[in-house]
Amino acid sequence: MPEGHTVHRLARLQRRRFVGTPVAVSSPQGRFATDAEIVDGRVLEAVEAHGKHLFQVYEADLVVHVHLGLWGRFPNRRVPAPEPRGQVRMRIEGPTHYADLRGPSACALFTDVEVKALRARLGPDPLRADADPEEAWRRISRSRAPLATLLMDQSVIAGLGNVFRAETLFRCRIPPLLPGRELGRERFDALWADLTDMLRAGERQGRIETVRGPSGDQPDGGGARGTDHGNSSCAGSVYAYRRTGRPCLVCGTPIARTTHAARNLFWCPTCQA
DNA sequence: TGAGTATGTTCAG
DNA sequence: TGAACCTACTCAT
Repeated sequence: MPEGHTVHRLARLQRRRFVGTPVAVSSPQGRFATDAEIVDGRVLEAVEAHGKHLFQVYEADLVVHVHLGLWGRFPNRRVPAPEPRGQVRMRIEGPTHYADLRGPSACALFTDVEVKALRARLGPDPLRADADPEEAWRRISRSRAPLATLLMDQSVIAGLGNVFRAETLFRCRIPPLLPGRELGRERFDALWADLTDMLRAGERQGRIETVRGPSGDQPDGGGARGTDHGNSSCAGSVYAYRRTGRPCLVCGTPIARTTHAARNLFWCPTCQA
């Protein structure tokens, strides 16, 4: 689940539900206990997302940094909060809602300097108003690395993961192994626009739907829908992601899969020739 | 009940 | 490049 759109959606929800009031922060599991004590009872001032990173700002030098990694979950629910069950790294509780953080790859208290250092390593995030696509273009247009590698590199574009990589390369008809320097400005602009659209839709809907219907942007519910590939909760209707061997929704060619830099890569050999 | 799998990142070699 | 981190879910037995 957690690509950039998930984290931005989370930030928006937490802004609405926790910002501006004192919150109770604890670590039922214990691994965040010392830091939780420091922010417990303080007023949460802001919640920000950059790529897949979430920042809960209490003061300039009191920022809780969360990265969900592959398995992390941070569901927001209405109070009253029940007794924590299982491994809850952090619980945050406000007047109307609480949220239990489970399985994150990172959850730690950061200073302002640490936040800045981390963000300096991240490329522009299409979901942020301050994103500058020129930064991504500079990196891509000078690189010999394939687009499949560049799009997963958080210092090139922040917030993309494997699903969005597969889908944007398909929708833009780009061969995954095309070197960045051979992409060209026009195709880069189309790619950036497509990514922005998909991420925004994903943030709005809370899931990834990328198949365009015949009359616009509505998913058509075609061959990609269903539970037979077991990932309906993460990608509703998609063109390529985890559709290995199934016919391309556009041309019928079986979707191909390979392992690229230790990650699954999916594409249509005809549409993305 | 146990094996297999996954949308991510970091570090050692 | 591979291992480690660490969680929830699906599927086969």
